[in-house]
Amino acid sequence: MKVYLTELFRNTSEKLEYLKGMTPILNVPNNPEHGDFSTNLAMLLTKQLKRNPREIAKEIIEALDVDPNVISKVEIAGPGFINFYFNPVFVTGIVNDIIKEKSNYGRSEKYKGKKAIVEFVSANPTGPLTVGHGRNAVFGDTVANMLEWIGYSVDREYYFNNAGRQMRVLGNSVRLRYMEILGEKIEFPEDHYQGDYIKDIAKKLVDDYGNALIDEPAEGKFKDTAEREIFKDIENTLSRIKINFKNYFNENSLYETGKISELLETFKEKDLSYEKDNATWLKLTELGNEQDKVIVKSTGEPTYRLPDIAYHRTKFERGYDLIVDIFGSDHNATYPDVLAGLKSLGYDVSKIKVLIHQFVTILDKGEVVKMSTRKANFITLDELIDEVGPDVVRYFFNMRSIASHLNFDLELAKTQSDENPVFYLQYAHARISSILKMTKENDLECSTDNLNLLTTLEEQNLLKKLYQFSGEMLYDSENFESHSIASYLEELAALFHRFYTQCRIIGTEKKLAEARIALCIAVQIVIKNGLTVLGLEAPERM
RNA sequence: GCACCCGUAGCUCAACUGGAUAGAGCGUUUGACUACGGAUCAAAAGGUUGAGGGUUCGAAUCCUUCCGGGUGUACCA
Repeated sequence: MKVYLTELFRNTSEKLEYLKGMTPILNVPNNPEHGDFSTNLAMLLTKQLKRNPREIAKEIIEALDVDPNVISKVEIAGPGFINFYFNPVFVTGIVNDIIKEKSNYGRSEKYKGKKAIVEFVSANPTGPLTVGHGRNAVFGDTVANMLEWIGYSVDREYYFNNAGRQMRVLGNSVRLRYMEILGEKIEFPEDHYQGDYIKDIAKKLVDDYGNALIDEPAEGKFKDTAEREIFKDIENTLSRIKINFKNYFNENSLYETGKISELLETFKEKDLSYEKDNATWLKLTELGNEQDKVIVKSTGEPTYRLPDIAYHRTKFERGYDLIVDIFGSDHNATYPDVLAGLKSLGYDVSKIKVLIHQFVTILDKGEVVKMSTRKANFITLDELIDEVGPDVVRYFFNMRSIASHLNFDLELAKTQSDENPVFYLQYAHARISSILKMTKENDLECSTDNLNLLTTLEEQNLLKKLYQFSGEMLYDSENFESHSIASYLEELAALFHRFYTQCRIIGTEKKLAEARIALCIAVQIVIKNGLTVLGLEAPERM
């Protein structure tokens, strides 16, 4: 529908000089009395033309070459909106398209041939994933799905650091628990990892090696085993919510392959860095930033900026057209330095999209639960999945805009999991499966020969909603707004349930019944495609 | 102090990116099948969009000043 209108306006711009180069903004009005599509074009032109908007609207409408088989009515409303009403018979045509394309319906090839990388989760292996990581994980994976849906070839990447202080502390935490199990008296420092999973890893080491590791340093077997076990755990958790990474990128490899020293060298050559107080500084003030930042400390150790810049440099070197980073809001101060560094090297940083999501606040009985991996008072993502199931977890994190803080009430999640909107969507899908089974038993087939019989309000509303799917998916994907897909599907499901209570299939005239079956199938396909992008199951029965 | 995000119905959140009467779910109240799945549908109540000022045909949305919450603000990652 929208495509038709855009085309219509383009053709009209020949007649009206002032329409040249204008692409009208076409909206679906909130109020159905305002038509199926609406544009504010005339109002935007008032200033330029210094004329009454309604007068301009009138002139535009007269110039439009409208096909009555497509559009049944065009009118001027309010201060100067132009409203379009589509011909009900034309609207039914969407069912054909959907049934023809099935699981490909709504895809776009706009970005075909382009390569994208989405980096997300990227939690260091110091403990199990928490509910907080869940939002990052689910959102990142959904973004990747959306990009694939509009044509990108997408790599999912997990960046981690298994060196540094955190990991030494982790190794030592395991070592101490190991000694403890062997009967040594130990002091367990407060800043060490308190979680029970540390004890489990220590126990495994006792089982496998007995007391042979007593003289082993914390950073040897202890750290290595902890890292391996924790990663196994993380991968396992992620796969439960259908997340699988193509790459795990180890920060350490940047040192091993010489990327770090290479980068330092480049900064030096290009005169982008300097030495001061024994440290190496990056000249960011020259790029308009507030202050220069240290990239190598006086101790000779790099700060996080250097490997981060080197890492992102590899993304450019690997030839990605779109580079997406999913971070929690605690990173909001760090990435600008990294971008500035890359920009100074001449990379096109507009290819990088940094998506910052706000934190998840966990509420238990109305109280905010402060979580920390070290203190082990967190709720793991695994526990949450156990409690409510993978689909509810995925849906919950996709329901909200990432810009807003998310309150997660544990009690509510547990007790009301049956009321979660995800079931509403899945129920619509399952219900259609059931209807199709039942109609088959009544010797009714799907037929698209008489779609023009679909004229009731409920049918027309449903059809128009189906028309919006492709555009919705493209827009949401380009703008990384997975929550809008969720809203769209909820609205579609609601329109379907309404249709279903008003319009019977079995017992009505055969031609109409078979057209309605076609409509049901179309709705089912669209729901399934939407659920698939969100990473959810589309069940045949519940 | 400074930077970024947020403040919308009792609660959790939307709002087509500046559009027409600000919408959903939960909760509350009231209805609907001898029915293809009641995990459904229909209806009611619920709002000074944190507050003030500005920009314009038009503001929850943009600008500005406050108020409140979150996250940062290192030669930690």
